[in-house]
Amino acid sequence: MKGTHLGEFEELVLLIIGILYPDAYGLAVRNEIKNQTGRSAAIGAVHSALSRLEEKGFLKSHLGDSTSERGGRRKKLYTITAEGKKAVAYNRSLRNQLWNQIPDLAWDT
Amino acid sequence: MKGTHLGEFEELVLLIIGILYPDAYGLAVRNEIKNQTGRSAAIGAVHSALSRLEEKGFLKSHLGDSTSERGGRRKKLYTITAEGKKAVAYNRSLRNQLWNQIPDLAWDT
DNA sequence: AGTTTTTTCGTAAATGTAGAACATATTGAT
DNA sequence: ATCAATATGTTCTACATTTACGAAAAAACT
Repeated sequence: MKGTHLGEFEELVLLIIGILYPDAYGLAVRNEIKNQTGRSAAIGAVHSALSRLEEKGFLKSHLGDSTSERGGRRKKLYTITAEGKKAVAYNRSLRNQLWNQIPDLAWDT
Repeated sequence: MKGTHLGEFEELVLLIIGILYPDAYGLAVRNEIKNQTGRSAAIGAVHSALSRLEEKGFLKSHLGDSTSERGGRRKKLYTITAEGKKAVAYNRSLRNQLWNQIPDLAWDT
């Protein structure tokens, strides 16, 4: 299913990137996931999701300024593409649609 | 992450089970996925998701009547458990919450 | 050079995909 | 009645993709 669907974690990362705009990069994403959900994602997991999302065309990236005051490597900043927006919106509307078709009885088990 | 999260396909199957209540079983799930999303899932894919969801405690199953009118093996009917309901509801509210925090600018890329 | 910050890389486990093989029930022929 | 043929569903097996973890490498500052 390569590139055809948005995995569970990928979708979460995509939403977080939106929230963090325009300062979204690996570590910040990890921290925001922790803040928003309490979930402790490994940094490697975050970066592999970011890479896959970029490959799929849902994100694009550029390097941050090198003239900052702190030490350390340059940040790789991510933003959502039109494709990414479309994918997130589709998932959202599909789930709402499905949710609304579930009869109340289905929950009474 | 065993059992801790609901995969993308697993969540879809869980919602479909709700819609199909009380006649949800493997083949019906496959057909309904096709109807609702246009997605062609293999029957094996559906059953493996169902098994995992039952292992995780999100679904429970029982065998249908043997006195059916057509030939064929008995259906294994699935319903959502309280745990399953909780998981679906959590995912839904979390995503809405995240979605609402995304600034409009984030889409303007 | 030493320290800090961030990404890249390698490996393992969980989830997703696919369809053939197997099982079970009805139907129809003999 | 019994047996093959047919219809309906689930299990089994194999492999691809996604998720998880953390050590190592890279790049920027002092």
